[in-house]
Amino acid sequence: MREDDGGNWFTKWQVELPPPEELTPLTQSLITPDLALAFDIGRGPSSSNNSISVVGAKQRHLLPSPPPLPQQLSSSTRDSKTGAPAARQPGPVDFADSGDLGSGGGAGGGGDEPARTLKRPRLVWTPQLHKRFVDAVAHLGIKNAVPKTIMQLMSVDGLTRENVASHLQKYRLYLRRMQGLSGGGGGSSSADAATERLFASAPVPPHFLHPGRPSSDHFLALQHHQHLAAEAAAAAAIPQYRRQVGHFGLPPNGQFEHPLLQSRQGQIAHSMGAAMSMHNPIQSSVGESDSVKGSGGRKVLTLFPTGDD
DNA sequence: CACTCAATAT
DNA sequence: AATATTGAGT
Repeated sequence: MREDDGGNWFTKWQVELPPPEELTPLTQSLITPDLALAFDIGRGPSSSNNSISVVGAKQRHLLPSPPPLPQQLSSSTRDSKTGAPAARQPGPVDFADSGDLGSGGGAGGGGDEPARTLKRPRLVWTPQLHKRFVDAVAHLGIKNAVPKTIMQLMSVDGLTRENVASHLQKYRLYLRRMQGLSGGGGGSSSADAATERLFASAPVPPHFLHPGRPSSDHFLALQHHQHLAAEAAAAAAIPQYRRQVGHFGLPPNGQFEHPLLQSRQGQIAHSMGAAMSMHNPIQSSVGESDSVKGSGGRKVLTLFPTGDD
């Protein structure tokens, strides 16, 4: 029952990789909590001066109507389905500056080095990001697709090897499940149901599912992705990429983007219906399945949607 | 050291 | 729930 109607998502898959010109905006820097705090997020008036306004940044996209930041402040605890998250644009920025971070107390303390020993926020794997991941893996080949390489290929600033490793592990599990699965059964193990959703949002190259099966017709895509490969080569060869700017060290150019902070809620809306087919994707207000349970101060970091989707 | 995997923690 | 972290084995 699921395979049949799944044809849809495949169509979307055609998008492939973004042209080099567009795939740069992916870069996203990490904002260390200190940094964020130091800026002005909810801070004094004059603050910010020499830096970026976290919310002021703009994407070089061609969005007809780049939302100026529909700040959707979640009122702390209770908040039922506010306006449907219908707007799934690359801009649901939402800061949850809980500003704790007592450490450092700002610069005064003598400027200790917060960058080290600070925990980075959890990375949010958006479908876009995941797609880059899959593309990278696809182009590297299953055998060469190891965390480090994948990470380099993706050239996403702020991505760490462990981020990738962790994701890769899950992704492999997902692939294995898919293989063993063939038609039967069903049962959706609730355990990995969630996993499925995320991974379902990206196309799984057929080859992944059949380790040994060259003969099969080559399906679309997965061929002219040299772009990525080229970039990959470049990235790998030219270590001039400044990644891991997770430290407070501002890049010489002072050009860091603002990471989208997601406070916890407003998760990415998946429009694909591969899993769960039950209601029309037509802007149905999502609702439900959003029981927000006490996690208030969880800060997360989301990477930029590349805009290609 | 880097990779994979399972288990566990947050 | 979704990631991160750890530990053992290679």
